[in-house]
Amino acid sequence: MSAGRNTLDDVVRAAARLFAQRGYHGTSMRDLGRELGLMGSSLYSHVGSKQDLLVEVVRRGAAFFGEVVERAMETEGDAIDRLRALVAGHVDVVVDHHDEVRTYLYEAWALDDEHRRRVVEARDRYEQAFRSVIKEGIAEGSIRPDTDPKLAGIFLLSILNALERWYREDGPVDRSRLVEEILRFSLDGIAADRL
Amino acid sequence: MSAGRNTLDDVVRAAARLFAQRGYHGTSMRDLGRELGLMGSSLYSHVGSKQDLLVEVVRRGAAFFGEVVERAMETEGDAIDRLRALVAGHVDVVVDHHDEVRTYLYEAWALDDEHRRRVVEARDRYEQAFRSVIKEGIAEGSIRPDTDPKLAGIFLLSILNALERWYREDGPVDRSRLVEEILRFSLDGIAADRL
DNA sequence: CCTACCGATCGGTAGG
DNA sequence: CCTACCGATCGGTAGG
Repeated sequence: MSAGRNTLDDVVRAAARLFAQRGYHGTSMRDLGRELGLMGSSLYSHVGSKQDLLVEVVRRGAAFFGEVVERAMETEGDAIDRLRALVAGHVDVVVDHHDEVRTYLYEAWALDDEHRRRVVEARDRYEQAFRSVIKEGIAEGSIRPDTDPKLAGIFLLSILNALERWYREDGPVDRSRLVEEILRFSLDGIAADRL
Repeated sequence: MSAGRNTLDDVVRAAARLFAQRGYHGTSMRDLGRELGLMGSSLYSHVGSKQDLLVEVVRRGAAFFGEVVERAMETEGDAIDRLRALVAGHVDVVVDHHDEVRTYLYEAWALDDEHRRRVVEARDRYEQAFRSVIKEGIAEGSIRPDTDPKLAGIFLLSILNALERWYREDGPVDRSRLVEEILRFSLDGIAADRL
């Protein structure tokens, strides 16, 4: 839509958009060319293959989440503060980089074995961060000692990853309220206090 | 793998398996034929088109969840009992009909407009069931009155829908414990009691 | 970034 | 359920 030639970054962003919308196998190089106003074959002056594009989009998605963990782990305070930083950071990434996140979450299976393996590793590390913060919380007494850190981590991550499917910032819930609602649900649950 | 000719049901089940594994656009009719031990073109004596297969797999997935709501709503007792029935029923469907569920959740976007519209409606009705049980719980005093039924319903459903991605029944957590862990997380949260 | 093209594969049909 | 095939589209290349 803008004037002049497309940069590699334009191509990768458009690929993220289409991969997120119709999936990797549902997107052809000619579709992507149309999106950028050029012939499908012209894309090969920017990129070596369609698979390379998927690799790069997924790499960007993974990198955003990697930064979330880094920043959250540096957060001063107790485990709940770090948990809040993880949740807030995750929400920011999902909202600000929706297409890369969606491709990272749902199209990584279309990668070759080696790249897919790396994605699985990155996800494990990410899950591990949630798990260790929960363990920290148990140790310091802010989280219930009978909590299963693995299950609790998966449940919280399930809520966070699903945001991409329904949350839109122009809706009735703003970002900071969303973060508090997720923390409230996960920390306190929805049951009335049982006396 | 079994002797004799394939039935329509065999074809639909194999389609569910491949659609779940590689996606609708990642599965060719020849792939599906290979899975069943016949030529891709022979599938057209069982089915009118590839799209028809997707429609049928998705329809089955939707039907399983429809039955969960029906049974749960007939459950005697209070709102928490009905919520437990929804969670247990959902877990059963995900475990027992994994491929149909996965296709229903992640490949329905590849349907034509009319069928996709119906899927969106079915999902809305399903979400609505969770929401009304939560409202019931608020009215009867078992669920905290400041709970947002819409958000809480989405959060719980996020946990349930994500099960398909990680839960395997041959792992360390059995079905009934999984149900109790999900209910515990959602109802009580993981925070230590704040005095 | 385009034109002109390649072999492979796609969903699907005709006829048996 | 198979053989033989159809036109369309796929990812990608050569040469400019």
